[in-house]
Amino acid sequence: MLNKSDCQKCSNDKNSIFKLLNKQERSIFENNKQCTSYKKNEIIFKEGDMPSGLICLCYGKVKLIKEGVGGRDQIIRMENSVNFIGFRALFAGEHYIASAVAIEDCTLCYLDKKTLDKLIKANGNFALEIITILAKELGVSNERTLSLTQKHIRGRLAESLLVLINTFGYEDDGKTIKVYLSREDLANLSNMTTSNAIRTLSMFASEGVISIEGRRLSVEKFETLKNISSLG
Amino acid sequence: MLNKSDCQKCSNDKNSIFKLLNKQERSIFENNKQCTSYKKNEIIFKEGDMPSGLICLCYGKVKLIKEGVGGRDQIIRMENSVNFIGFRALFAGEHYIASAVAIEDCTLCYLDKKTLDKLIKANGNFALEIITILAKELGVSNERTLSLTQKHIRGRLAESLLVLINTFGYEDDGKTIKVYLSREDLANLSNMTTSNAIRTLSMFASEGVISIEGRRLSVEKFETLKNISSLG
DNA sequence: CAATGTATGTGTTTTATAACACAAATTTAA
DNA sequence: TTAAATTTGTGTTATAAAACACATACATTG
Repeated sequence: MLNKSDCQKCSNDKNSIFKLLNKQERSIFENNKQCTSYKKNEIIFKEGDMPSGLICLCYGKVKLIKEGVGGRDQIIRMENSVNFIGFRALFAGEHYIASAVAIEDCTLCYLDKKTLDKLIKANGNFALEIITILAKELGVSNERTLSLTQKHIRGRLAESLLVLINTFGYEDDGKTIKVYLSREDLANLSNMTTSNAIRTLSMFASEGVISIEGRRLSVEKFETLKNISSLG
Repeated sequence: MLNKSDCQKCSNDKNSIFKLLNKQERSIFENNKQCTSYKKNEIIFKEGDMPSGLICLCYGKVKLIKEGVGGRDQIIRMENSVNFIGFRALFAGEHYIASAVAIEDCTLCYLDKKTLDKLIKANGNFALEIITILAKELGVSNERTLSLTQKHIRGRLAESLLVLINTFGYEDDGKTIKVYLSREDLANLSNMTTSNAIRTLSMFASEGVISIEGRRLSVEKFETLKNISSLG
C-alpha cells in the first residue's frame, strides 16, 4: 500500500473525469482514495469476485481475461493507464465477469463505492460522463462481437493489432507496438488458437505488413493492415 | 403521431425508471414526450442515423439488427415493451450502430436529449439507474461475445431460445415462446446460416426438446435446453 | 386463382480453422 | 550450467459449419 500522495495521475491526468469535480468534491475524492501496486503477472481481481470500489489504473498495463468454454480463454479488453478497470461490474452491482491481470508492474487507485455514489449524485456532469463512457464501451463491445464472429482469422488478428496500437501506441521508432504480448495472449484476444496466431503473424511478416523480433511487433504497412482488418 | 395521453406505459409501467423522478421532474418529462407508432416490419431507425432523443418502446416488439461482413446480418438485441431502444448511441453521442425494426405493431415515446440531460443532472438516483442499466447491458454483451464465438451451433441456438424466453416469456400454455421469428431471424440471432438454424431446430424437435408448428416454438424440456446451451 | 415471390427443408460439397503431434528455441528454476 | 518447463514454430489430420443446390410449402398479389 502506497501513500495517497504517491499517485496523482488518477486526478491530474489530462483525460481524468475527476477534473469535472469541484474543489469540495475533489477533496472528498482525494481523502478517500487508496493506492496500491501490483507486480507483472499478478492478479488484480478474479472473475466471480465482487467489486468493492472503483479502480483506476494509474501506471502500467492490464489485460482483462474471461474463462471460455473448455479452457479457451478470451481477452475481452486491454487497458492502459490512465483508465478505469472493473467499473462495469461495480456499476451493475454484479460480480466481475473477467479477471484483471497486470501485464506490467502497475499502480492502482481505489475509491469505495459509497463515496463514488455520493459524487455521482452530487455532480450531474460527472454522472453524465460516466454514462458516456459506459455507452461508448457498449458500442465497442457490440462491434467486437461482430468482428470476432464474422471476420476470418487474418482479419481478426489484424484488428487486434490495430486495437493494440490504439490502446498502447508506438515506441519512439513510430512503428513498434508499445506492448509485448505472448502469442497465446494475441490468440486469446483474436479468438483463435495459439498456433493460428503464430502462423498468421508469420504470414503478415512474410508479406512485409509487419516485422517481428520475438514479442516486438513493428507495423511496416499500416494501410495494408487496416485493409486486412476491414476485408477479412 | 398520437396524442401524448395515449401512452402512459413509459412512465407508469412497474419497472419504469421515470418513477424515480419527483413530481416536478415528472411533469417536465410528461410535457416534453412525444408518442408515435410503427407497423410491423417498419424501420424505426437505421444504422448510421444520429439519435435525437430517448426512445421508449411502450407497446410491441423490436429487433436490433446490424449489418455484417458480406450480407450476414447479426441481431444484436431483441427488445420487448416497456424498455428503451437506441439509448446506447444517444448516451455515447454516436451514430446508431444497429437498425431497429418493428417485429410487431409498436408504440413508442420520444424524449429529446436536452430534456433528458436536464433530468439526469437534476436527479442523481435517476442518473445512477441509467448507469446501472448500461453496465448490465455491457455485461450481457461481453457474455454474448463469448457464447457466439465459442459455443457450437446447438449451444448457440439453445441459448438464443433461452434469450427469447427471457425477453418475451411464454404464451398462456406456459411453453410456447411469445415471439414469432423467421428461421432467418433465429439464425441471425445465433450467428449461423439459415439452413443450419432450420436443421438444428429440427434436431431439437426430433429429440423432443422443443415442438414446432411453423413459427410457433414450444419448449418441452427446459432443463435439457439449458444443458445444451451451457455445454455447447 | 393462377403466378410469382418468399420461407422452409434437406442433401452434398467445400473450406476455414481447430485439434493434434512434435521439434526447436527460449526462459525459468534447481 | 544443466535440467525442466514454457513458448514458439510448423506440418498433418479431423471436423464443424458455411456454401451451394434444389425441392417443397406457404404467402402475397395482380
